[in-house]
Formats: sequence, structure tokens, C-alpha cells
Amino acid sequence: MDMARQQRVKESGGVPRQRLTAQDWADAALAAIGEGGLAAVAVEPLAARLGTTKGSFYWHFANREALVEAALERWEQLGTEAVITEVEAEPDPGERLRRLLLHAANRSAEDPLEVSLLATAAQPRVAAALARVTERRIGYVASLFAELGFPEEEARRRGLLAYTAYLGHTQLAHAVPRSLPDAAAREHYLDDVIDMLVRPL
Amino acid sequence: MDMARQQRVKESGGVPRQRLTAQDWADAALAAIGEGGLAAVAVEPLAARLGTTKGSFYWHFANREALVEAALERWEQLGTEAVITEVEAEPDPGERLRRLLLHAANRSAEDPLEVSLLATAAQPRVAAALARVTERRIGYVASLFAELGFPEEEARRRGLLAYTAYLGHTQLAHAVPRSLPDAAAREHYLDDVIDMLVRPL
DNA sequence: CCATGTCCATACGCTACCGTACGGTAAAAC
DNA sequence: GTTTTACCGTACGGTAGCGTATGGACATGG
Repeated sequence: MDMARQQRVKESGGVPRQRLTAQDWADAALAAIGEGGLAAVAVEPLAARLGTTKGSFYWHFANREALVEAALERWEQLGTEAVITEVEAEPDPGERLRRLLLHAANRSAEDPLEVSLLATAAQPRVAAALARVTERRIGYVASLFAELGFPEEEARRRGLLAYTAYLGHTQLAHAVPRSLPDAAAREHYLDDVIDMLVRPL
Repeated sequence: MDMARQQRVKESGGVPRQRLTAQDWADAALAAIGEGGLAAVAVEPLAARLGTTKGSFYWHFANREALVEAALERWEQLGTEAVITEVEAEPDPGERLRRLLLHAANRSAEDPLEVSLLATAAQPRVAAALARVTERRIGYVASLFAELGFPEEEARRRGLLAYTAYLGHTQLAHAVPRSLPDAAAREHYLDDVIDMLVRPL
């Protein structure tokens, strides 16, 4: 899955004697956040999981804080811009909205990362990253509503409502999944919600 | 603020030489969860904050786990039933919905407890408490929509949407408060949202 | 081939917290 | 007023994780 990594791995008798990069650590940190929250970003456990030791970590990073920072930066790029770029391929704004929400709902059901990050908004670095990502996302959704003909302020309101509903949906998907519509009814539910969101005043 | 506690406190020279109850510890634990998440429920720091020592704690509880359990139980009672009971005083269902959402939006802006709890849904005990509370709340909101004339399923859908929007709103209020409408526009925003929620098909 | 830079392993000290053991104190019961 | 009970203080051992120090291993360029 990772070409550069594959290249780095020299197999010496089946045991991959790997050399890690800072990004390998950042990705592992992101995975750890998803599984156990920010507190799970612990150097020694991560090292164990990567099959290495602290010696490697403190070569690539000054301390734990620096690792968190790197992980957050990586998340900002992967979790927002990539999705928006993909959705932008669709020409019709209404369909863009639909596909965006569908994608968000499905993805959030699996990936616990965002939930964990929101939980740690007290941490200043996390708060900063969240602020940037949130503003970007709400802004984008609001722009879709504007394209659909709503005036500026109303578009922002509806974008905000849509985004809060998405966030809440994400929470429920992880905390109480059975409170959500089952797989069969999910798409119907989504269409229902979109209907309400795009209905004129 | 707490009569029983006041009675327990014997002032001996201005220094209140207090005897604590299990509930005192549970309340302190709840406060700690709000401030620093479930991980902040640590016996020794809590003891310091309560002006006592671990000796007290391990008299009232078997271990940390038992304290968390007690705190969750207390939260279930305070954060849901009390609110519903209060709102039920209002006769008109539409107005009940409005007052409920207004209350929820205001309260959630201050109290970080729910956010922290949602963050720890991985913990089985937390998940169980969350499941009960969530089901109760969504059920209640759905019943309001039913009273407003929506058929069963549609009422549930709208109740769910309303609740997810509430959850997301709570998240934003803590993580990125400036993404929300300012105090002046907030009530207008809420009315706007309610309009969309109660509009017939 | 050896010298240098890159990367990792290991051992160490430090802190925070859990849970236990046990002695002490003060109010309540008799 | 003594005994009992409820509650707390303190000291201890144990574990997990942070960060440092230092000595290799291994490749690469001279």
C-alpha cells in the first residue's frame, strides 16, 4: 500500500528489518487517536506496535508533543481537502450536496478519528486544527447552498445546520449506532433530510 | 448549596473539617470528566481537590472503576429526566419543542460534560449509559413530533435529525464556538431550524 | 576499506497514579 | 466514660510512560 515504504524494507530472512520515517510515526499516531483518543498517543506502545523502540521515535521527533502536531497536520490534509476535491467533480450543486453528505455519513460510521479529536478540543493544538477544518467545511457546504439559490446568510445557516447534523450523526454512529436508521432506511433518511434542507423558505 | 453537606461540616477554627460521602466523590468525578475527560478521573488529584486523601476514597469505593460507575448513574438522572420533567410543564407541544431545544442549546454551550462522555464511548460502561440516555431523549423528541401530527416513522426521523443537530451544536460550541451564530442571531437561527423541522411534508 | 552520517536498541532515572496496609481520630452507642 | 463504628492520613510497593544517554548496526561516499 505504501510504495516508498516497500522500497525501504529490506527483507533479511522474512523478518522485515524496516527503517521508519516521521510520517510512519504520524500515521501510527493517527490510528492510535482513532482507537483510544489522544491519550493513546504514547511513545512506547506505538513503538511496540511498529516493531521498533523509543530510540527510533526520539530520532525523528523532539518529544510526544511534536508527534501530535505532525498527526494533526496530516489529518487536516487527508480528511477535508481530499474529500472536497473529489466531490467537486460533480457538476450539479444539488447532487454535490447529496454526494457529500452520503460520503460523510458513510465514512464517519467507520472512522472514529473525528470523534476522538472533538473530544480533545481542550488541547490548544487540537483546537486550532479543528477550527481550521470546521471553518473550511462549513464554508464549503454553505457555498453549495448559495449555489442552490439561497441568500448569503440563509446559506450559512443551512450549511451550519447540515454540518451540526453531520457531527451529531457521527457521534451517534459510534456511541449508539442502533439509534440510527438501519442500512436499508439510511438512504431514505438522508434524502428526507436533504429535502428539508433545500426546501425554499 | 448542599444542606446535608453543610450539616456535616463542623467548623473548627474556620477550617471546615469535612466528612465526605460517596456522592461528594461522584460529583467531583463528574466535574473532572467535564474538565479533562474520563482520564481526569484520577483518585489522587480528586482527593487533593476535595482537600482529603486516598484514604477517604478507598473507604467509599472499591476502586476507580466503581467511582466512574457512580458518576455515570448520577449523570443519567441529572441530565435527562430533570430537563424533560421541567419542559413537560408547558402545555403546547410546539412550544415544548422550542423550549427544549433552547434549553439544550444554552446549557450545552457551558457544560462540557456530554462532549467528554461521547468521547469515551469506547468504554463499555459509558456506552451503556449513553445508549440509555440517547434512546430516552430521541424517543421524547420524536413523541413531540408525533404530537404535532407527524406519523410514527416521520416523527422518529425528525426527532433523530433534531437530536443529531443538537449533538453537533454541542460539539461546535466547545470546539469551535466562533463557527456558531453570535448571541444576537442565535434565537433567530433556532427559530429558523424549528421552522424547517416542523414544516409538513 | 575506513570514515561518516543515519537510524535504532538498551539501560537509566523520573513522575504520576493505582491499590493495599495499617494506624489514628472523632463521633455515636451503650 | 469506655467501646465501637465510621472515616481519614500516611507510608509502601507496583506499573506505565516520558525523556536522556550512549553504544552499536548499516549503508554510503571518499
